[in-house]
Amino acid sequence: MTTALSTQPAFRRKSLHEELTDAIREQIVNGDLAAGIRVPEKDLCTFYGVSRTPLREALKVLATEGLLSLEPNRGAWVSRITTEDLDEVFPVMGALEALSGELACKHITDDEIGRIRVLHRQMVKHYEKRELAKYFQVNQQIHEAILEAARNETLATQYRSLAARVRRARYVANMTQDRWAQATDEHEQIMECLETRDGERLSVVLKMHLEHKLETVRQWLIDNQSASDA
Amino acid sequence: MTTALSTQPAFRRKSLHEELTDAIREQIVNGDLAAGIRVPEKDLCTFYGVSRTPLREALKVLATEGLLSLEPNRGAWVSRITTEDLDEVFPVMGALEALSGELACKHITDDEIGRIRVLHRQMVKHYEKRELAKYFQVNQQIHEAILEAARNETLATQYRSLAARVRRARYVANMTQDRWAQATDEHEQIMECLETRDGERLSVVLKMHLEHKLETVRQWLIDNQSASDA
DNA sequence: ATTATGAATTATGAATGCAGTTTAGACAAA
DNA sequence: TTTGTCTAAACTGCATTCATAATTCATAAT
Repeated sequence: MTTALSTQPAFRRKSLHEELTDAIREQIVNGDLAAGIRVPEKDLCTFYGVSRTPLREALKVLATEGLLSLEPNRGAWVSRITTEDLDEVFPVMGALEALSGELACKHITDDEIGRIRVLHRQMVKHYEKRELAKYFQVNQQIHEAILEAARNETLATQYRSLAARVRRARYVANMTQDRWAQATDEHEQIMECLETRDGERLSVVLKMHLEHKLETVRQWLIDNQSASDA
Repeated sequence: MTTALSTQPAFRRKSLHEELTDAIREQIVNGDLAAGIRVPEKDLCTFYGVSRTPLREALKVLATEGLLSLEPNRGAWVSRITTEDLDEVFPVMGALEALSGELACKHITDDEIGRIRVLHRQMVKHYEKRELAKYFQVNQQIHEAILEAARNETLATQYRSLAARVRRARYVANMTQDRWAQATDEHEQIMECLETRDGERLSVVLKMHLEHKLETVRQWLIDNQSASDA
């Protein structure tokens, strides 16, 4: 059997449990569902207007992604992020991001570099105007573009999964001026590496970039936790 | 409230879907459920003597782990491994294993090194007697021990998930004598790195070790696929 | 007041049932 | 032989129902 068409269906309708998974994931990552709170099935069912069966399937998936924790007969919680978690997750993200830089330099097209350069300029403008939210958004797009240029879906999936787990800590909210300047400078270096396709250096820069980010997030978490304890 | 007993339950009964997830994962990784075949819910239900509800929850989890692929209204398939998959997965595993080596050297105790040394000697004996299955088993124990010494559950989870996906290609089954000798030699180097706690070198050695493994697996897959096509 | 006990309530775990979709097979037409 | 159409069977998606475990709250005891 030979055919010109791929065996993989181009479009497939999403089923309910899949949509639920995406929706709840979004709620968790956005902080609509705060870390640590209980998530009774019934509440989510009435909120989304669905029965428990597809919802439970979604919960199981989110638990394997690490966003929820499930205890038998006791229900679901939104996973808490501790500094210990961060210290675990960031090194792994660092390794993955370093690899993404290395691979990106191998595969990236001039066109893609151009588009990232455009994003980079936007980001710098947002930095100069001190538009934090917009800065953060473009920042994420840049990292996403590099990840795409790496041409490795497995890598991208793993990275995104970890990123979702820590994104809930809205570290940008309290970036100091110094840290912000440093981050922007690091992004300048990232840009240089891409343009010269220096994968080795890029992986080092990205890893360092992430290490610095860890420090910011850590600080945010410490401040935030002691605040919520009080 | 003070009590002599821990608040954390020492044993928590696994729920059915959890047991199912583990059991089916095992079946897939072992090859009992061959790559590419359809997995009708009903068949698994009668096999395990359970209803569809917990089974479906298990399938959703295994799909997010990448062992199954689900298509709406069309059921579940055991994911096929292609050479393209391998070329994606192995670099990611390489990055993670390199990190595990680096971290292991930071945290490993003398005691742990001793135990790995014992495993290593066993492995070499199996090599000398050409006991492939036993060699493979101890080999895995060594890599698992290094992963544990890294003291990073996130890293371990991610790595194991990827390892499960490729383990189905029973690459050892056709390791050439040359390749086998090389692998054993590389393990000698791994041992040295651990004993001198040379994390930098260990990460390089592990990465290379894995790259060589990729070649073996690739070859096995090519041979095996063309055989199954005929 | 504090702690312990037990029934009532509530939540989760799992099985069943029904609706909608896909697949397989029979048969007809090109 | 190949292609298209139709019908029956099989399968999946989801809601509902039943069973069981956990939690709450009222009550009693210290």
